[in-house]
Amino acid sequence: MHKNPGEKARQRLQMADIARLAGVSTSTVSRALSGSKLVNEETRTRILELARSLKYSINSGAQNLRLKQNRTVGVVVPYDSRTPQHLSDPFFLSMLGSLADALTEQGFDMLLSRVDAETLDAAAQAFDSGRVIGVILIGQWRHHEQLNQLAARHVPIVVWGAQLPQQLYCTIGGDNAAGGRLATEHLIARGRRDIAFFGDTKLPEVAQRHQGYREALAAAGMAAAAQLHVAAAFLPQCGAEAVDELLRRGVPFDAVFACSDLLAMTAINALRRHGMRVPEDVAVVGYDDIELSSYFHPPLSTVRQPIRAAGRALVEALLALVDGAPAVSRQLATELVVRATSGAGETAGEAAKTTC
Amino acid sequence: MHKNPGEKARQRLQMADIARLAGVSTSTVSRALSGSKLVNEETRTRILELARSLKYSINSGAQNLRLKQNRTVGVVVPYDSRTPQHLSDPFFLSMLGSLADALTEQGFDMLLSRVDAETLDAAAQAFDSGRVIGVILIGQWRHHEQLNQLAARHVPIVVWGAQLPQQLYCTIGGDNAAGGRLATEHLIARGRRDIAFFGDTKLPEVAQRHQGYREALAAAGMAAAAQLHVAAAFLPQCGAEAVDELLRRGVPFDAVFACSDLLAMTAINALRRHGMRVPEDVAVVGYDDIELSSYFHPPLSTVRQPIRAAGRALVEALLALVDGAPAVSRQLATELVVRATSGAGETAGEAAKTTC
DNA sequence: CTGAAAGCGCTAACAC
DNA sequence: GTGTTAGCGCTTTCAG
Repeated sequence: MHKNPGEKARQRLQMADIARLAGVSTSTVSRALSGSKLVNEETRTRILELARSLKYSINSGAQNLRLKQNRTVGVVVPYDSRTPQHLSDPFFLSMLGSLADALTEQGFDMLLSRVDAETLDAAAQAFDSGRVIGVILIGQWRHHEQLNQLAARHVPIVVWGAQLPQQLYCTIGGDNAAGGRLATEHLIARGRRDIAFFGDTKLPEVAQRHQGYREALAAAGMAAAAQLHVAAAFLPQCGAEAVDELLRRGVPFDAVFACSDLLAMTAINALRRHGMRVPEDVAVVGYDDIELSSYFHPPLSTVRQPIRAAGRALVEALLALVDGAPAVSRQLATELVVRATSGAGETAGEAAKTTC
Repeated sequence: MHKNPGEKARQRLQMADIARLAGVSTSTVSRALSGSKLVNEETRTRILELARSLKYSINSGAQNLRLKQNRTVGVVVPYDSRTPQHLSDPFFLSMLGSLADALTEQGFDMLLSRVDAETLDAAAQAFDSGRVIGVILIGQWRHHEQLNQLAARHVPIVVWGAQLPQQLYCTIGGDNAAGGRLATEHLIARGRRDIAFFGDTKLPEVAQRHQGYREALAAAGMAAAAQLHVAAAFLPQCGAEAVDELLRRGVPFDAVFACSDLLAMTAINALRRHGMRVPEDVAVVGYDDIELSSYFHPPLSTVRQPIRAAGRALVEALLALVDGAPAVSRQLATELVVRATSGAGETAGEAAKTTC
């Protein structure tokens, strides 16, 4: 089985065939196909016709080799080999969709690979071997150093994540500090005082959200109690465990700011199981605004990350890098979406107007 | 801007450079890198060392051209140009993740493209131009004819969808009839009599689920009332609209079988808004078992599609096709997951045991 | 306007 | 063991 996978067994049509059939040389076919005006109008249409009817398509491998060009971008989603999770995080998956759309818009192909987060070097492999002109990496995690090394090697790479000091690579990310501030200010405005924070600050993005959280508390003359911080990972069930942990500690709390919507949802379920009402007893705000947040019950208040814009910004930044421009990082504005889990706010999911 | 995107501006390392540095010919380097035993042990390690330290990686474009091989598979997610929806359906997105994992496992790269569903021919373009050895298409929709034409042209293609009569192409799909039967039998067993069906039977997969639905009803001595069928599309808000439609018709109903989890969730929200309790007044069963279904409140009863297995099966089928094997379609077993929206059943989302 | 010829980076006979 | 040579399918001078 798969003795020689990928062998081009069937004899494929190539330019020489078209040339023979049209009674011209391959040069002429090449010119005709590339729309050169150096070829007779009549000859060109004849060749074009022939090629179309035979569904001939230029071999892009050969073309790229000859032209030293390439219109493929690598997209890498690292995975953690210790927590053998598959690619399933809804936010990352949406980002993938957004990137696919943005790249298609720009006429680029997308080569998707999963890479062990411990050996991010592998992400550069597609670049080193000339398959892609650069790499977009979704998920910075804690690999700042490795990413810096890639950038130092001049691998064109753009990362979705937080902007860090001494960073050589280019990042595009949501404004995490502002996001954290927004969520916390909102909860404070709703009269909450003991706001728990769910998220692992070892991750740069979470650390910045936590900073925004602290700033908002400070501005309201409150301090961030360490007791109210649970270092929940980005795995769904961790929301429930974080709630258990909080209860175990016996700290009173009347609100939760969770660093992902999934975390928020599982936390809410856990709270309910413990007999607490959301938002009456505990207000909850999530992060990301994944599509399902508006369908959750009660609809989830959350900080929206601009996924659509993110895809476009990532692609734009990468193309600039490839063009030789310096790596300029950007933060995209985040936005608070107030729904039901944080108190008042609209209850019905905002429906689009497309007909069913 | 982007004057020449994808131009290999920087002079890249190539085999000749390694050869010169190692004081041998390119043939020797080529042999060393491919692990040929025709090269001196000592020379080989020297070359390997050199290549590694310089992060040299064989140009796979040139290699593929020369070897007439290729280890890239195209994955196509069609979009409907009339409903300008972006790639966001959670089920398709998960499938993408599953495919990425399966392909990575097999050592294949994945080239992702979005294609207008009206011109599926474009899906073959990556094949015709030799970029991919075959195509996996997620979402059969109503393009049976176009798919048959592709298969007739001998484009190696595997489609996620329903098996249809007179089908030339290979499909892998869930057992939709069984899925429909499972859901409906379950609702009947729960004592429901007026079971609404939400889904557009113009789509083959939905049609088969509807057939299973009718079979289950018939087996219980009941008939499928046309009044209870709403042709809801696979857009989230359609669940709510379907409920409205049902109410407008004034048909009594005590259960809903929705053809996607998203549909089920938005339907449940709509039912609640109309003052109906789920599952007390109306039991609901969804389809797909996307991850969030277990976090929904109440946790959603649904028919699970085996995503993990699906990815592997699609890849396996494609590789077989490429190897010249005949296209043999498969149906994957579906499974009823009873949670809370259909009556009794566990309430807590089944938690994994990974630590947070 | 068109064709012949060289060569993109690599591999595989075929020599030595 | 290793180097020389001839292409893989295409584009592009350079001649006509």
